[in-house]
Amino acid sequence: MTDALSPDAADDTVPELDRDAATKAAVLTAAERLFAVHGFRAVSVRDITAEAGVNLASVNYHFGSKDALLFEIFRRRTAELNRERARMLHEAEDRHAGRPPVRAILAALIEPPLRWAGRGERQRIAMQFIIRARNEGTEAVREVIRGDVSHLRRFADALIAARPELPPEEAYWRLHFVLGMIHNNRFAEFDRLHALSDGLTRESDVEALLKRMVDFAEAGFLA
Amino acid sequence: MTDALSPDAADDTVPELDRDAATKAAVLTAAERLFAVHGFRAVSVRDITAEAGVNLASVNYHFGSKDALLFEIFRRRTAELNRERARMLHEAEDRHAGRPPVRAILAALIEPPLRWAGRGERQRIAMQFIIRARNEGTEAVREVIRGDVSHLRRFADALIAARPELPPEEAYWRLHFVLGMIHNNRFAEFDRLHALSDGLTRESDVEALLKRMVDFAEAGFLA
DNA sequence: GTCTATAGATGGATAGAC
DNA sequence: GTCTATCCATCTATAGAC
Repeated sequence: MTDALSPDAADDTVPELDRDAATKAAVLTAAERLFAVHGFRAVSVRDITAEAGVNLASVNYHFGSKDALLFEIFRRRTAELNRERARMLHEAEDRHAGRPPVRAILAALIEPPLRWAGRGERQRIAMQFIIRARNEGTEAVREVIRGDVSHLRRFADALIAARPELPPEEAYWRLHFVLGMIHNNRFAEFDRLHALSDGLTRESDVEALLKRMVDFAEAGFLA
Repeated sequence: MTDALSPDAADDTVPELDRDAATKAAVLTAAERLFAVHGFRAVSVRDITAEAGVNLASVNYHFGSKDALLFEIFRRRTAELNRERARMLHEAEDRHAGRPPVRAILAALIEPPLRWAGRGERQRIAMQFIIRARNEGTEAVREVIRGDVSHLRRFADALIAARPELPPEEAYWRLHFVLGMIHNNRFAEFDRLHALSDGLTRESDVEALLKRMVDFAEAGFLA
């Protein structure tokens, strides 16, 4: 990418670091996009380095392995997404004296991934990457998903507090249903729905979709 | 598997055919189980033939390729599943003079896959296979999913007829949400929910889960 | 740190004897 | 139809020169 830098870069460490970081970033961007579009196993390290315009060996040099690269991207993105969700939940708690209504809790869970899917190219890719990694990822990714229940815990607790008369077991199941709704928002599923509805559904209208999802989930939760 | 058959099988075609069919069946069974548990790309033809106790070449001989084998299993299982769903919908229509209520339509959609997941080992495997193939399958599988909207059409039409005052667009989206709930019923997700709820949720109780899902979906639909 | 060349392993598919 | 042996493509990972 940035081959010609300075006439004499040997004694200059700052461009070295810049270049290092630039290579890493290029690999991350290319890998995320390719994984998101084609899936993890269908993409080779060669595909990634070719698209990034860097050397074949850089993936192993910077990340250790292809698996570790996937893991690193997944870790970053999910952390980012869950931070947004946690912030929204926190804000809702502030607004409602620590006891937000079901609708606000569900919105905190649903809104970030949905906005990502509808925002700029970068975040749409990021969201599709997360969904694909969840479905097709390595055993390490699956292990993280299985184990990382801590960020869901707050949502579960909030939901249970918002519906104290509902058996907790029921709240957990309904949370599971809502997560299913969220994770089903994939390109292929949208295409299918588009075909089924004869073009009536438009997933690009994020605001409308968001309202629909929250309405549906809230009704299910208040049943 | 069945090596020693008859002392002289050369002039006997029936055992030949039996053996042929037995080999095919053994490959189908082994492939379905391995794909369901480990995913399509993680399983090699060698793994399949080893588990089936047949020769390495039989996959290509009987099915043409590994991709074609996956496709064949997927085709059979989805046809089987969708037949059950269509039958339930049909029965509901008979019971309600052609206009079944939302709940009966949703039950026809949800009950077959859920009962499979909770019934015998064979059907549990079959259901996990379908879900995995949907997520990780080949392009051919994805193409089928994308194109095969015919069996969903009846459900969409029935739902629209059951809620004539609801804009069809809305009905399509809600159908999409329900499908998301259904396809999220994977081993890994159950495990996660189990951990989150501290063992409170038990997916083995199919009847209870079925009621919960239909309750949730119905409430969302009637909102 | 980059890059080329290559090791080392695996997998899908097939030819050819039986 | 079965089965062994093997071809050939592909991939990850790394050694070693620069």
